[in-house]
Amino acid sequence: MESSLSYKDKKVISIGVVSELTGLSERQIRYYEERKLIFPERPKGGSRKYSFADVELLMDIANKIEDGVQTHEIKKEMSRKKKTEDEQSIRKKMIQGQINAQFGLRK
Amino acid sequence: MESSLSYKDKKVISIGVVSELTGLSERQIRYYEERKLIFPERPKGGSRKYSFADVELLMDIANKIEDGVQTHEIKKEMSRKKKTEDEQSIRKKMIQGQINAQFGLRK
DNA sequence: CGTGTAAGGAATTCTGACACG
DNA sequence: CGTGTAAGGAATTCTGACACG
Repeated sequence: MESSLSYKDKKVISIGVVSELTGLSERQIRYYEERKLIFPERPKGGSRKYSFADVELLMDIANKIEDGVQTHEIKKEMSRKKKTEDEQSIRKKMIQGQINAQFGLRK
Repeated sequence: MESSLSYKDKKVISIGVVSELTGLSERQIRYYEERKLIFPERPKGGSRKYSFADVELLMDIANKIEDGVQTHEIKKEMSRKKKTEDEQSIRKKMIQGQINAQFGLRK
């Protein structure tokens, strides 16, 4: 149940390629990081590394910006969504706990 | 049926990251390209870009080299495997053709 | 607020070559 | 054959700042 970090989540893409993939300028990409919307890895040397998931997220962000949504609002939306996901994750764990308690192996 | 080039096949990783991912030196990676075992993309600027599939292939190659197999042999193995895949692909297409001829929609 | 740009520096990558073997 | 390395150059990326608004 580790969902072993697939290729989609490996941070290996440099900003130049991300710029091509998303159509965003490097300036924009760095700015969204400054606003805490995106979190690239920073290996030795200081360069930024992004995942494909980051690229998708950046495209979502770009769409919202185009719709006039401010970075601050986008950040709030993101934390709302994350909260929902976390809660669902907890619910799933609790239900699984119940199942294990009722039907699981006992030593 | 286009199998739309997933993340695994997108050539977006630079040689430094590939080196870290595979444990191979950049020299080795470039040499295997010289021997036609691997084919990175070369965008403007001349830098090499690899996919996750390339990374996996490089690790296979590294294992064979360690076993004392020469690059020339590895290349032959690879073309043998590719040939088999191509033939299977053709067979599948032919069978599908038969199915379509017998049961497919006719105008 | 979000983005462009010029500035100077640091890190990355490239090629061709010499070396060992 | 496969790989290391020093060499010089070109392309990439980084940061902090000024600009517009």
